[in-house]
Amino acid sequence: MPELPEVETVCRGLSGMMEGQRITHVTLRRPDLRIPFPQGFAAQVAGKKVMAIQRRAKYILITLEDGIVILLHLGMSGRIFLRDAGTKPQKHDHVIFDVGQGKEIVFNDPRRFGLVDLTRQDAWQTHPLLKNLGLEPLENSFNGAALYALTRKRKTPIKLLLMNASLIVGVGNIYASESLFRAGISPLRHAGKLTQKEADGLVVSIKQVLQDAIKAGGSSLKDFVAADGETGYFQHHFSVYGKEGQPCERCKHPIKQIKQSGRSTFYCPSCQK
DNA sequence: CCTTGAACCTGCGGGC
DNA sequence: TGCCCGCAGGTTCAAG
Repeated sequence: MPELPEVETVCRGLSGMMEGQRITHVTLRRPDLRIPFPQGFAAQVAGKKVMAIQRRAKYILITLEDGIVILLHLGMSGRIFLRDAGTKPQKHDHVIFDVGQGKEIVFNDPRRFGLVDLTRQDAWQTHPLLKNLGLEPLENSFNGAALYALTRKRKTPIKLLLMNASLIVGVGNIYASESLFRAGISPLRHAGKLTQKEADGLVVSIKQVLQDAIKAGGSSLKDFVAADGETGYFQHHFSVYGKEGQPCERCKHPIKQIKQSGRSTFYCPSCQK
């Protein structure tokens, strides 16, 4: 489920319900996800107050009162949601945070590509999984000049460059296709062949596509609190993703599906050049 | 350095 | 109905 907009939505939901609250108890229902849970995880977290919740790339960082930071990643299939404390655990409920007021926050992840780790407030940026991350697409440092510079001398298809997290974070398989459609650029174009003007337009498209999706998720934030844990992701409108064979909304030409580095790409061969 | 492909794991839908 | 295959929103690692 999670691309950047979903992670952002989850972060906002968590902020609203956890900041200032105390994590009274933690239950780990298996020893690991993508990596082992840290030694003494429950002991380092239980009883502490949540000071802040923020996002870096698709990682969620939960800062506790003593400077310990919980690092969460949802992988491909992870979900976080709130429910009544003591609810019978469901399949793939791996971590349960008791947050008082009769509520618990659940991390459920069928495929277990997600992860949970610990770091410190003054050291998270040098955490092995975070230290090589690229630009945040919604920040001002990600602009036309920056993208243009990143693309120089690179032969890789622009879609793959957008998804390279050591250059730009948070643009996953769905929004890479959607952004390129909005910008009118073929996913197959060699990155190094983009003009400055195209880079400018692509940056605008990426920001718009992500912001629109966040807005859609934000409007269903109430659902985050609901028991089903859905965030409105599937209700969001896509122009090309998953639309193979359907008429392009701009020119009616059929949307095409191809594979790039093993991942599906969708685009309109007529209006994306 | 850059690029590609496999790997991690479960669930679902399609075809036979 | 059941089995096998391919596919799925992410990321890391090894190999070329």
